Amino acid sequence: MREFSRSLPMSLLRAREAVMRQFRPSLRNHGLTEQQWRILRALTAVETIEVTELARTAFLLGPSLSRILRDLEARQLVERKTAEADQRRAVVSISAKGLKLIEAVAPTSEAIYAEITRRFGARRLSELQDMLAALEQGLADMEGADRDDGEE
Amino acid sequence: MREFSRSLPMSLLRAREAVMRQFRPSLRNHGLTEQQWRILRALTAVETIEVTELARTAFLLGPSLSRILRDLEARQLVERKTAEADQRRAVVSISAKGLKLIEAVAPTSEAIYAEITRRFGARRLSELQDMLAALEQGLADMEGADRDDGEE
DNA sequence: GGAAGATGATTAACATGTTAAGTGTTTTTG
DNA sequence: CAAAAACACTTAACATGTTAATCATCTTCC
Repeated sequence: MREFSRSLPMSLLRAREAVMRQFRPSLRNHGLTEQQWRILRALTAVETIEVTELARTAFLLGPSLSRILRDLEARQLVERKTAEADQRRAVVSISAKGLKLIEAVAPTSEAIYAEITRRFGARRLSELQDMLAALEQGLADMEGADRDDGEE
Repeated sequence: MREFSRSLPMSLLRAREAVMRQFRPSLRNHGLTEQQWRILRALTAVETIEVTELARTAFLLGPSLSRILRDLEARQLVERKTAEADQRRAVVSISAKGLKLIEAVAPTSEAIYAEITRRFGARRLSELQDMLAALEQGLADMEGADRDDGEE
């Protein structure tokens, strides 16, 4: 079998961890987790957004997002209200306090990202991202066959 | 600020999720999580291994590994005993039952990996892994500066 | 228009990620 | 050699990942 530590999932996991390790201390200094930061960042790009769409954008599962939104709302970093047309849906937006927090974290975050880009090379980084997108795209329709025993 | 969904961390996260989504159903059919599988796989490459070294190999934090080893030991998939020379250390090995489980999962796992390789291209996959390793390597010594306010 | 089904969101339950604290053991060092 | 420091591992506490179940609302369809 393939040398385990050289498998694609492990390579991706280690690379991502190497990157995130750079950002976590700064986020932590501002009382934010990586996922909370993703949500706030996603909210800055829109006026309002529905929860389901936010989950897709921030790449979080529904249950995780539910919990985090509850906390962010309690900390008054985001605002939430139910849609008028459809009482099932909730629309979320970032608050003034949330925006201020973003502005406080952004400079450090940008500096770290710039340093990563400098070390790896902007062109190479772009190539890497293209390959990652192609990989994701290539597997998009591969779900179907749950190829295994013990299946109903 | 950079379009959030195109950031490197998000690209890595999405790519990894696209890959792991292929494997999870099969592992699940055998009652294994991704992390448990990593540990068993790492154990097949050695006779015995100390816990700290296993954490490094399987890329898990100590506390996670502690919990998982407790469960795997209870399920008799691994064996553990304290080292004679140093009572602090524990050495872990995979059991016969664990090996049998590996053998049951491996064919499906290999088939999935082969399909991913086929779709993306073996050469391209190799290039991607090289880039990921270079990225990881390039950031290895970048920790130092916790560049941010609110720091002691 | 009302029951059945679909949909958006939350809750539940369990596993892992993450940091800090705790517990023995071993090594260092004065 | 005994106290202090270092070390290997575990436990604790809280946040998120993951799947299943639940709840309320909305849509379909007879």
